[in-house]
Amino acid sequence: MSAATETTGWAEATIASLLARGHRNSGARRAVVELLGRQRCCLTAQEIFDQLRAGGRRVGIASVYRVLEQLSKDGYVQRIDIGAGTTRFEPIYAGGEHHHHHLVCDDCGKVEAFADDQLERALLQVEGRTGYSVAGHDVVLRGACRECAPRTRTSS
Amino acid sequence: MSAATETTGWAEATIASLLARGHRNSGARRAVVELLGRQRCCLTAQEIFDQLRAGGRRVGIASVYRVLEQLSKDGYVQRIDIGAGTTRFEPIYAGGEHHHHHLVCDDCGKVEAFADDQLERALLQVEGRTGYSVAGHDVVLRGACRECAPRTRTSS
DNA sequence: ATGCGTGCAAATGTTTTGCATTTTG
DNA sequence: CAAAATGCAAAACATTTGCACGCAT
Repeated sequence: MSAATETTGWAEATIASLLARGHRNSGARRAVVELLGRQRCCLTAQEIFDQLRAGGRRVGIASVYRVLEQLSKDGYVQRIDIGAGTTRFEPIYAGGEHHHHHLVCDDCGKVEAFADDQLERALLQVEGRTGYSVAGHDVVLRGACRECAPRTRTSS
Repeated sequence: MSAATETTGWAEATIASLLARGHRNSGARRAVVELLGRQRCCLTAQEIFDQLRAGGRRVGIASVYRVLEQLSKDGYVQRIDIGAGTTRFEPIYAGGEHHHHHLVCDDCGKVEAFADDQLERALLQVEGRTGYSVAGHDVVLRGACRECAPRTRTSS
């Protein structure tokens, strides 16, 4: 409720919410949540799995998917479909803090985050006109990044 | 070249462009292009495959993917990642005609199109600020549609 | 006839499911 | 101790690739 939605705060708040909902506080889930809370941008399930393993934690990739599915369904993480065949995940901060969208380089595959208030306002307005009860939105800009742009080939 | 970018026109123009590029005018590709040209909104590769088969055409799903890959690479169709694990495809009309984005019902899975000029303007502005050479963008609004919204359950 | 484009089948990669076992409350 | 979570392996999907053959040019 406070304005103190720190990078670390998300993981703690999420674990607390899960406990409050009657879930147990055990290994894999906590590990995934804490890892996500430490990240700056979106990760794939495989990346999460690899990092946990690299950190010595013995988890199954199925658990990673199960935790992500649950967190996503309950609104703690957002699924991001950059379009490379794998879904990415990132924390959703309370109060819309750190809300952002993504910029993908078609050439080198790099993913960056960006935020823009005017874009958010435009989205909010459209959302009101749709007739849907809009729960969230996703914006992906695709193109060539600063390094790749100069030598982008147009065809083939 | 004319302003006559009709629903039918896209398929014809696309086939013509392909011929001009030295490609052959043969079975599967033509079938996929014509089917896409007849559709109102985005389709999955599987849906395209099924519809072609249902229409008596003997195509392989690999060809469908190959054609879609080529059309997408050459800028004739757009890949859409709604986020359900499968990519969708739809025609890109010349001159940005019929440019739109998508509205997805989390409950029943329905996908609708919407367009909004102000949103496009906001996107254009952000795109200029990114430092990327932005080639395209994707916006997906997720929520509950008119039929599903009234009985949406908040949790589990 | 030449070779691009195709269909089929097998390979690849991602995500999900079944089940026995461990862990938490 | 009972129920929830987990890890592993297998299954289910989505997409890509290898290859021999057929069809436009």
